[in-house]
Amino acid sequence: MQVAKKYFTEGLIQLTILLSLVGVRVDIDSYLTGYYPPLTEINLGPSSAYIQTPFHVLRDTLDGYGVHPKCPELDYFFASRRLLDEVRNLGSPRFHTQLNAWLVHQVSSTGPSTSDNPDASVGLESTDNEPADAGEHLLARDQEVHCQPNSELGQGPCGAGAFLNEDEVKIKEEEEAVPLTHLAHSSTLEQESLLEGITTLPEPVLHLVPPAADIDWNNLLSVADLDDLDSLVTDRLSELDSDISSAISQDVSLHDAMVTSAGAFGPTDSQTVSQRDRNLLRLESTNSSLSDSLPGMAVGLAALPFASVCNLTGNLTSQSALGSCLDEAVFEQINQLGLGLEAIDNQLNYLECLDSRAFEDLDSDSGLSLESSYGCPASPGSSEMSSSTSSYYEEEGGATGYSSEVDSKPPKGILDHHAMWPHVDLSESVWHDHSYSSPPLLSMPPLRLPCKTEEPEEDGGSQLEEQELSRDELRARAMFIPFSVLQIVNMPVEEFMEVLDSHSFSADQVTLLRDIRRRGKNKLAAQNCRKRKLDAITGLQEEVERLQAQRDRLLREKRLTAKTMGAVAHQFKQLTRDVLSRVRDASGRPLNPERFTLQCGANGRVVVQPIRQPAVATSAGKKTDKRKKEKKQ
DNA sequence: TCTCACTGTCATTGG
DNA sequence: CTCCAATGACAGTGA
Repeated sequence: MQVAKKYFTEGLIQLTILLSLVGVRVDIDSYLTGYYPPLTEINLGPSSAYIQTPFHVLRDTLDGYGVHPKCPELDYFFASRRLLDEVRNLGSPRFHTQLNAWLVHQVSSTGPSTSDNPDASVGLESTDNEPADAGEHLLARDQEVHCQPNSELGQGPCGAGAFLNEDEVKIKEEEEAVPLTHLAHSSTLEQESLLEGITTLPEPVLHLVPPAADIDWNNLLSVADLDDLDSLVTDRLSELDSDISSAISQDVSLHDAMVTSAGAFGPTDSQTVSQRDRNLLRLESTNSSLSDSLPGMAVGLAALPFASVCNLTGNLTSQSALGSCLDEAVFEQINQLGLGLEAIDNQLNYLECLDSRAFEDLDSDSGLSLESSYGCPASPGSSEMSSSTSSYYEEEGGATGYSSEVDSKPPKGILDHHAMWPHVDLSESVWHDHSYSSPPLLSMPPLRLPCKTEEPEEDGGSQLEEQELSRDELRARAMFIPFSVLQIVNMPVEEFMEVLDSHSFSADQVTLLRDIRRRGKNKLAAQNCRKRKLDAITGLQEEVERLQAQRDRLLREKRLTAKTMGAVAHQFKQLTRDVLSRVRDASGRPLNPERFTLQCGANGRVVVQPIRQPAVATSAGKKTDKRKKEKKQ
């Protein structure tokens, strides 16, 4: 199967390359539509509720249910789909799609890649320096390249974002392209890490790029297998001379918009774009945090910087591999953003400068307050929240209002305490995490109370945990309950009662514990109930289809039987006429076939019988009359 | 802005 | 009476 898929993929790639060489657009899906999240989301994301709880794990494995779509068993499936979409995206006669094809080819030869593959980090590390060197070639002219091989860059999924944070502070007027190079490199690195087989990439794509910013396109496109695209790309550039905003305002995917704009400015627009790029770069550094949290801004703030980044990428590398890797890697950053909230914290200042509405949107998101804005006095939302007596208990909408006493009457300490959780609520706002804690919380220490001295740049592991805190988890921590939600929910009743008795909890704490347990149990029950309902619906639909098929089959049989019966009756009638024509009555005349018929007896004898008149008469008198008439005849 | 799917939560019921 | 599972209903959220 693996070999077959490999050859099939290679065949698709070759066919797609041929089609794109002649300018045939095979199939371009929307990037977001065709994008499948990295597998880490399956395990770490908020949408993995079905596999977070032991309940579903046991149910899916013990009760014979099929594998849930979000289960890790489908990792390979998603990877395959991802590769297939890569192939689909090759259809555009764009330069970088050729490289995509090449990358997919490499992947296909090395097996499916998953984002959580440990080799991905290796790929990051191994390729960390190589593109930086290429960037030096690209930008060596009067530009200070500070491509320090930052170890942090390749450590986390959001390494690119963190890297940008550091860079945007260092941006100088004459160094505008440098951070973009970093971005391109980081994106490339991430792309490479995702595609896993990047370590085997041959050199020409990056190393054939001339060191000057005004790259000769012919030289760039002198890659052996891309010569034919030379004229095609130049034509494409002239065609795509449109404004970036139009590319976004139109109904195109971000992917296409980026590429379009990348070609729009061309290599000669670097000067005019440079000033805008600087701003857009800052936007880009923050959009990764906004794109998930601010749906409304996803297009306005996210698409624009992406496109601009691709512009410079196209300017500097002439839509080389960096451009192809960048667009996808940026989206990877978006999806993996939640894994690195330090970037959010570092960029909150930019956020509040960009648009105060962003905070309002965030505040309304998920019904959770944006405690992160507490750390930003300049934010109007933060000032309101900090000045008012509102707590996240009051502001969190969640589902229906809570009847919990804790919600309506939080202890005094909580009001001060919840301000210690700036990132947590932001992450919930970003992810709309209705779920309870994920498996890592199972092994979480019972109580790890926060302290106000915690800095945003704490280790990513604790932030990961904090991101996945549910509201009940927050309440439990706020009430100093030394148990996680999962522990509270999953412990036996006896143990739970013992805990209530032995820990001398206050009334509020006991109420909260019982509420948490009740909600957790009910949440699982609701999930189970919905699953059963869906199964029932599916079963009924299948039964309906089965019965419809059976009905159709029976109707066909009925029609066939009727047809056969008609044919047999016709043959019998002809045979009867033939026989009767040969039979003579007492007077020597042939029998009338309309009045007589043949009757086959059980013993094989054939008897000539007069036909009974159809009116199997209701009255005996009529019968007798007819019989008399027949006798007369 | 509306619709829809998903999800969490509450209230209720029955075992 | 309490606990628990199941389920309908409701509301929030994001696509």
